[in-house]
Amino acid sequence: MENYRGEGDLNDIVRASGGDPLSCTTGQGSDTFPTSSWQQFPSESDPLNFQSSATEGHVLNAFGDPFSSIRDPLLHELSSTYFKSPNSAYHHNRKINTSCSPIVEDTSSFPGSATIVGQSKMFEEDTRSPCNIFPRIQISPISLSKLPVSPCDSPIMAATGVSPRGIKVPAVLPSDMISAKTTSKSCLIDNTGPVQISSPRNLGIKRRKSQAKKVVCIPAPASANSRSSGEVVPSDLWAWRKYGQKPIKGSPYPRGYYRCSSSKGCSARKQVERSRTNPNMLVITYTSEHNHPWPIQRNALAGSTRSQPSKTSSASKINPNEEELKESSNDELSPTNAAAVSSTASASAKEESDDMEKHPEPDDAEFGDQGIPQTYIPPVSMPTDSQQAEDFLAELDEIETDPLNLLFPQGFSGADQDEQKETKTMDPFGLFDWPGNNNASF
DNA sequence: CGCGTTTGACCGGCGC
DNA sequence: GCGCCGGTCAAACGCG
Repeated sequence: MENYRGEGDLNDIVRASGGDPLSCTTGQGSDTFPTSSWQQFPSESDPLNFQSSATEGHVLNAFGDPFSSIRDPLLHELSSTYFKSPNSAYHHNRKINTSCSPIVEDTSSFPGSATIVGQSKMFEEDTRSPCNIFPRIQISPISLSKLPVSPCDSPIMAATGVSPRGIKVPAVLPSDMISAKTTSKSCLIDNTGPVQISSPRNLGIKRRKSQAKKVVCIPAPASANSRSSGEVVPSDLWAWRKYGQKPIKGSPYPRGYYRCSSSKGCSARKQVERSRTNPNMLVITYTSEHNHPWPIQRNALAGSTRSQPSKTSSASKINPNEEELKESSNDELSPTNAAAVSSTASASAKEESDDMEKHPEPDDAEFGDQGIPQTYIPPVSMPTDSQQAEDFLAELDEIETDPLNLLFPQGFSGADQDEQKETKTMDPFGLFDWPGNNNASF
């Protein structure tokens, strides 16, 4: 286990496969991530090496819901927060800002922001966009069974290994993230076992063993937004309440424990920690599902974490839309930014759950046969022209929709396949009610 | 006053 | 069986 922790720890996720995994890390010593560094998502050989290459083939996805695909609520969270759309009806009062507010200058190019786009396009966008703080987030829903090696090194994702001891499984990183093909893996995680989440001290926790666990790796927000403790926590649509923090052995960075405060009784939790190897990367592990729709208003229960009060203090009086826009312009990504983010951000998420096996994710379909990494990387960039739009839709088609169910058992995912092509279906709450979505602009 | 954060203690699982 | 470690609880405190 120790090995697992030490080497295979989530922190390692960021580790670049070849030696220095995250290249993303690199050059960037700064808080912000240069677009270039995140733009590229991992090529087969080196997922971590964003700087280099990969301009094609892989579809990036915006920072989405870790549990599900792009449509996933989390996605929305991210989308909303990081990728806010001007039109979005969704707004929240959350004062928390992630530090990184990428500033996207070019808003025009992304109509739909959080949508999926061809990767190449994304890169284009990336390069253009100035702010790439949350560059690409990759979500990789992967079934555990498919993940052979732990991606400790993968910058993007991590394995479920998040909980050290509990998880015998595997770290499941998408092979690509892990660079399955890659060689470097200093840390191998045993993924042969069933997924186990460390057992909590109470029953409630035990139930979680069978629950899905997702790990998302995203660039850490700029320190500016960091909390007093120095910890940076990206905001999302859900309200999270911190209930604990613990130093993690082998990591200089503490891990924060958050539970959903958007709704009482919601068992959703997340763990946030910085990557040991790549301080610029934030590893977020989501555990359990939200048992409620995401809040229309972020602080419905007053919950969001408080941070950077001054920034949004004045916003509260602004009408929702304006407020949101304001936030977007300030701390969070505007739709445009969102697009930028999606294009630039690279994050990967992985989900661990029994369900995964039962419901094969698209990754197989999309990548398995192609020899491409199995990591599911939803495409996320905004199409700039009709052709791209078509491609985009085509890709959407391939995206799995079921994951949404994970988050919304109550049911959102229900959109039928045909409709899924419409972004609208993907946005039950109108989060993506952006210009591009409703119109057949793409 | 309500909510969130902080922080130390406690509990349970796992490895040795 | 023991110790280590992660995850959670809960009291104290701060902020708006």
